[in-house]
Amino acid sequence: METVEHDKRKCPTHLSTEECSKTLLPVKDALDILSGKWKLQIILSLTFGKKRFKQIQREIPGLTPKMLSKELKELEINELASRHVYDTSPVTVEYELTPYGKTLKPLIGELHKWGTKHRKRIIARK
Amino acid sequence: METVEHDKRKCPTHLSTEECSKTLLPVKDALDILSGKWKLQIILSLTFGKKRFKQIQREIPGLTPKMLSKELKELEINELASRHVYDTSPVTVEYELTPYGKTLKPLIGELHKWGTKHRKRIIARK
DNA sequence: TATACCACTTTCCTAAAGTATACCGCTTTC
DNA sequence: GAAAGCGGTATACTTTAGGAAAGTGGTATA
Repeated sequence: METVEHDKRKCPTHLSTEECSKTLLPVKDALDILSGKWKLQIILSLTFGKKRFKQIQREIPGLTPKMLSKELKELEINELASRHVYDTSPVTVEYELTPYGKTLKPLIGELHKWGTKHRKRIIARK
Repeated sequence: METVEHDKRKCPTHLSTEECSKTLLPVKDALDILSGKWKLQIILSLTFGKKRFKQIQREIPGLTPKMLSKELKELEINELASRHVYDTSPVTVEYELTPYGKTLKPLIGELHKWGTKHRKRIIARK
């Protein structure tokens, strides 16, 4: 088939589709964890220590229990946060960042660094 | 009101709501630019040089012209990519990353770094 | 006995993101 | 003169993210 030569002529990229997705997959994995409206706020809240469910909710305005519950489960599945249940009168539940969760800090730092410059730029242009 | 003392007892966080959103806003700005299904793939595609519309579309499987058009416009608005129209027979249009767009590289690098470790971890756990 | 707190879950809903398909005007190639 | 490539737009649809409100089971408090 001539489509093969054709593609070679029209797509002079040195990245094959496989190489490209190989580069992108980890980036997507990282974004899956950080994107969304609440995940980062929750992670940030937990960087300051153990927190209880209602305590996190109180700290983040607008966060509903449904969302908090969902996000915490995802953080748990990804082993970024851990859940500790204490056998008290009505159960006490505490959440905390795992050591692994703390490895996100440099990444969040980069996001913050770039975001800050970008924000300045946007404001300056207006 | 006693609710004030109450809140003080229950929320011993040293971050006020304003401080917190001050930290988060730039991070959100950065994520706005990077999250979504196609933005990063397009940026990555452009890190290897100028590209034409159809060329980008061919390189990224599943990307529809509507989405590509929308995303490129957003990249342009944010001054991360530039559009060059050449006055040829049927117009030729080229897109390229601006120098500013290239400042995203370290950030994407961090995403990639963390994402790679995370991916290994997930696979190891399964 | 009524009210309130804790840690959630359930149901229903809307808005935004993304997909599918067709089309436009223009030009070169078959 | 039909088909195909270019750089898109238009329309209609589905899917996903997220929100609002109520409820659950247990306990403690007034």
